[in-house]
Amino acid sequence: MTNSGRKTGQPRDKSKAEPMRAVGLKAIAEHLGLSTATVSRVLTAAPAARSIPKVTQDRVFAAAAEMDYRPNVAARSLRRQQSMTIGVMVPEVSEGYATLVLSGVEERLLEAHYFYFVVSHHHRPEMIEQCQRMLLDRSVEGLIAIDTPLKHRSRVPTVTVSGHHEPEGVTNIILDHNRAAALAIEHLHLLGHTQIAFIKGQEFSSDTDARWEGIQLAMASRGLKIVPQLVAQLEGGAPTHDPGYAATCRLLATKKPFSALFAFNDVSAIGAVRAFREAGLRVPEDVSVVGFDDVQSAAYQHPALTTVRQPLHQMGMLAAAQVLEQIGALGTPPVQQIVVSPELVVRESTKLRKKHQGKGRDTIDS
Amino acid sequence: MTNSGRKTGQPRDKSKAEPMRAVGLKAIAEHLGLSTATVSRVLTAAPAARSIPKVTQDRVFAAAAEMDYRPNVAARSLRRQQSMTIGVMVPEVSEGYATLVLSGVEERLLEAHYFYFVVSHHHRPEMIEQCQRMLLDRSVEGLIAIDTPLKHRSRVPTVTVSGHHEPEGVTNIILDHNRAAALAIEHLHLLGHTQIAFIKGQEFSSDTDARWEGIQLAMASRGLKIVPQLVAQLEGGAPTHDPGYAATCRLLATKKPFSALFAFNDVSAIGAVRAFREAGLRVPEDVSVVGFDDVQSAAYQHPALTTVRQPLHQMGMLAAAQVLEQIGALGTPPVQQIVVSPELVVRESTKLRKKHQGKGRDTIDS
DNA sequence: CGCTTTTAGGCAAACGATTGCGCGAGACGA
DNA sequence: TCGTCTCGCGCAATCGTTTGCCTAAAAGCG
Repeated sequence: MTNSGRKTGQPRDKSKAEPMRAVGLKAIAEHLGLSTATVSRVLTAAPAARSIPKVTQDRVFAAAAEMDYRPNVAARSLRRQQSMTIGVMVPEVSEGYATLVLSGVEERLLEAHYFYFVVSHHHRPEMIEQCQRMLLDRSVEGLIAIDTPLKHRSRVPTVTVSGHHEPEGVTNIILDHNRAAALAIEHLHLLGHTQIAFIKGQEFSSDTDARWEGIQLAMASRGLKIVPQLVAQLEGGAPTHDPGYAATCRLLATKKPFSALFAFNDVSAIGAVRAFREAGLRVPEDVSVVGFDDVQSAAYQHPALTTVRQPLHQMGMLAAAQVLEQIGALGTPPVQQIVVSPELVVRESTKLRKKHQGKGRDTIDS
Repeated sequence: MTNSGRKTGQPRDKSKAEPMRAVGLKAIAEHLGLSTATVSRVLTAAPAARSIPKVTQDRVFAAAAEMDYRPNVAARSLRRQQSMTIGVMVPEVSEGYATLVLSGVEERLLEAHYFYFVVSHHHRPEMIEQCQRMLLDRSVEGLIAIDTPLKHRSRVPTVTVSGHHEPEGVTNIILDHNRAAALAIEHLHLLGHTQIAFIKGQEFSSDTDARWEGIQLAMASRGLKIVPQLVAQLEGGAPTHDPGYAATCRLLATKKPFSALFAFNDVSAIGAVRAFREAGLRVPEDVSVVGFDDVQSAAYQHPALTTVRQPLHQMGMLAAAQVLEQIGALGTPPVQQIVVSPELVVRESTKLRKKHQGKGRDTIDS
């Protein structure tokens, strides 16, 4: 009532009334009869605060709390030359791979009071270049690239998740693909499968080559042959089941017999299962299918998917931990590579090979 | 070869050699014999640049390009009092709902050269409070809350996606739940189903109530009764299929007959399908299942899931567009609500009800 | 020619926090 | 009593941009 200013068009927020700017160091300093320097030193626990008596410090803390002081990040960043932000590059923000890793990254970063920017490049090379630029322009202190091939390193610590052939100086968090392939192949082989088909990853996917090498090694070491016609590659960038479906159709079209399929990832494996079903083949009775990644829904497929689990969340955490390490410490020598282990998760989509014959191609109807 | 400096321990980046700080306005200004003021005005196309002749402007642009000038965001933010960043709150970064929305948000935001911080609160109320704090402390210019109940509004423009009972002043992007429910119920009813079971969302999920009301309305308007025993609620926070599986088991345990299930979302619907299968019931022959959201994998389930599609990506874009609008324009009055329309996607998990009897409970085998 | 504009751009004060340096006063040792 | 030290704190520069105000020359104009 005391204030008669109703001329202002916009009705003020009815809370207390805060016409003034946010409270800054200045405000606290004045309120306490101190200088901003002292207040700053106390609040940031600067070494120079040692010489400031406890009583004064308490007064400062009290005032800061009472006045609800919040430091201005822009000013702090400017002065300290650090943004407390790291940049994350992903192919796309969607279900699956990148997102799982991202959750690990987040968890670890927030602990350290770091925030992160996410940008997605949809596998377009010029975009990934641009993203790197944009993030640096935003003065991130570090970079995490998930399933993203980097051309050059940046001036900030960088770690890739599932990167391959990275420029030197960047740390790479990577799955042990040889072991992963060995696990899957061994599993199938022990079940009696010898004619195994494969779905390779898209060309742009960083894991594709490493995985394929692992497969070749594993097959060779068990004396199994890879039949060229039984190898299809995922095509198309969208992270949907379609490419897996299409690849499987191509596989079936070759008429080459096989009793098991090792897919590049769960998503394509699921597409494959559908293709088999539509071709009149039952999984796992006629053909066994092994996926990769162990995404949430793998366990809830019908049949539940046997798959090679990749500890994506953990990989994200490791990546974040690494950047933080490299940012924070002067001493930390950038590790070249951190290898994590896969784990075979046997569910329902794999089964002993039928004894009588291995073509798995006899039940086609309509 | 000309340079013999191999004493420095760390091999310099072999690019040109950049020992100095990043180039700033100052550097350009000196290089051109101008003042930083002029350079700034030209580069930012400030109104005052009108009086600067084209030749000078070109010199400035050329120099900036050549010297690879990148403005310092911290300094700019400090001065302009804007961060070009908006904050996004999500329950968690994982597959599904929030992520799909997020991708829409990203798309729209990047267009406007805005970046965003993501924080997840895992449905913990004190966390969501804290997240709001943290984001504001980071001086975001706007807030987007996805499936996140907000207690109070903030001092920045805020829009919620699937929020309900939001504090006034925040814009809400919401699905037309009445229509969504009507679509699903109508579909099932036309197929002859009258005994319909439901899985409600978790208590903390913002859509739960609105959806439920929509269901009640739709059922009533068709003269159908909701049987209390045929209503189960999702429990547990993890975004997995388990809660849906568990809820369905509870439903089955009541021994009340039903021929169709309308689940809260696809993820729980998939859990439900598994529960049915384990109970010896076939989907859709014995029981029809309708999901919600239309996540990627819905189409690749076996059977492919009939579901109510929510335009999540678009909702994200709308949310982003709204914040931007409210940030940028002085004139824009904050819209209260934007309603988007659901769409029924009929696939394989729903089917005409069996004629002879509707219990769907005769085929239980061990 | 004298006067008002426009042109062309510089000066310096913000923005808010951090930090090297300094300075007075009391404590303490010789 | 005279340094010397530590305590307790303030001064002021700095981070890099932006922007209100100013000046000085040139141009327009009657």
